[in-house]
Amino acid sequence: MNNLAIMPATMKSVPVNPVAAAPVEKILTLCSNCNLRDLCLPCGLAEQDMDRADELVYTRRRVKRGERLYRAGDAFSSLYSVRSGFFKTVQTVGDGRDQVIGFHMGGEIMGMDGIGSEMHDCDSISLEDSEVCVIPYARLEHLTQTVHGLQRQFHKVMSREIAQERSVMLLLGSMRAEERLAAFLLNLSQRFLRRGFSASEFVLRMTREEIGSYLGMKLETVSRLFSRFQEDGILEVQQKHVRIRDSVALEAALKG
Amino acid sequence: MNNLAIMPATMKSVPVNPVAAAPVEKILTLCSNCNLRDLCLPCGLAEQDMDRADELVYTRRRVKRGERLYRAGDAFSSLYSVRSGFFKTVQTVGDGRDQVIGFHMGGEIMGMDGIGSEMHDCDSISLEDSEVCVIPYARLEHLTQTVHGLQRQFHKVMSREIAQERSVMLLLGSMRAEERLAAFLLNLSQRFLRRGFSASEFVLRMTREEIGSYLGMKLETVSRLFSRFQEDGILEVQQKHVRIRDSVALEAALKG
DNA sequence: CGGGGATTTGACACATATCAAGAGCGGTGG
DNA sequence: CCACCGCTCTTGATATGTGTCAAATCCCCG
Repeated sequence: MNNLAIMPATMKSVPVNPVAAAPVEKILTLCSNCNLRDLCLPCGLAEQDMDRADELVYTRRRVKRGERLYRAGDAFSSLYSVRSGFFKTVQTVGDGRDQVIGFHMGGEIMGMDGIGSEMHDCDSISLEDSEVCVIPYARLEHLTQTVHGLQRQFHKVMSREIAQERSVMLLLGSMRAEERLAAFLLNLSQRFLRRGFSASEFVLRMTREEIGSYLGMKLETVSRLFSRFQEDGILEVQQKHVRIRDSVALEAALKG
Repeated sequence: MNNLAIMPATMKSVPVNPVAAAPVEKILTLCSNCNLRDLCLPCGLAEQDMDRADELVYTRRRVKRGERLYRAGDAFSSLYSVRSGFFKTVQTVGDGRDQVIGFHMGGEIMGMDGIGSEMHDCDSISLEDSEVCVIPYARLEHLTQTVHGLQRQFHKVMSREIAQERSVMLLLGSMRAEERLAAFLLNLSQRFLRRGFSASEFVLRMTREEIGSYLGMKLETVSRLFSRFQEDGILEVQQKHVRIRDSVALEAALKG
């Protein structure tokens, strides 16, 4: 993939007004032109709204594996949409205790937690070399004032984030370890599917420890469960490579 | 303790249809005139924006103890702000398994999970005779187009909901039962304080089972922990009445 | 090709769930 | 006004799922 993050020098002086942007450079960050547009913020916009949405993103940013996109305490100024790669977000509390609260792949928006307090309250760390679209929040606020469809879409994205986190609360509060892992794998599987990848065979970007942190269990428990699922013929696991052999049984495991 | 829920009798005759409301009645639903305005959606609005915000709410709705304000699957049309009383929201999954995912008191907004899917995905049930302000979402969307401060404020409210749920994920995923209950009580305490009630002495509106459901533990565990906190001189507990005798120790219990 | 983190697996400990019984409290009706 | 009924809460005994500690192996990255 082309390196979109390294902006040509000319871009540095891009005027706020998009109309003035040099066509050749600008086309690279057009939402209307992006293969993720139906998964991302502009999803479902009418054509004329989509054109306006092209004003959202002027820069992309590359984040090397292990690098932080932002960290807790950073001033909030932008949302980020995953353009390529894979991220985790980690919530930290005073004592050493911290927890993975989400994994994020193409088209998913990160940073919405920062709007309320005007600073980020978690770290976002890439799990592989990645690239994000930078969505300046001030610009988004401004655009949503006139682009009604975009406003509605943004509200939906935030609302879905709330609903998604509730389903994780449910998982953490009322499922056993085995059910949690099954739910996690099925969720990943569906997200890969929506992105045109195999739903039954994929590579985990995160470690057992990160999975455990997200699911509220220890890495040893995660490992044992992978082994058990494998013994039961539900999965084929080789390190980070996972193949779902019996998705019906996996769904049954989820239901307890 | 005074009971917020006892509203003047005149409130009972507020008509359902906003257009038909006589001015005398209308003044009763003005946000600018509400004692909860600094806790609720209009919090922090400039004066001229506050005047516009008065267009948000035309109706209130009374919800008797045990009644549902809305239920999972209902079409989404409005957000609700708690005017008086106390609610729980309950997420339900296919099998009988369900879980309390929040408790809501004066000034707090419910229903934001419904925007994304255009239907509610949890039940909202009042735990005592309550009243809510009905905020039609279409009206909110319309108003935020022109009232910039309100748009920003609404985004903040949604963002804080996300942040709040993350802190619950942290609680469920990485705290022991004792720490969870301590965190829960301290959170309640602070919310009561902000509303002008005592931070150290209050009446729980929910059962042990509901607390347990929210905190991801069984009611017996909740009960045992209350007893232990009492033995340790941290709390005084008599059924639903709780007095915090040693808030330092309670905070210490939270930190593990 | 070497080294260090990641993973697996086993033995054991412990926190919390489960099952069970009884007490307390509030609301209802006689 | 009192007695009863049902729900909530408390407490005990026991079961069990998951955590903890430890050691060996794997394998990826430099």
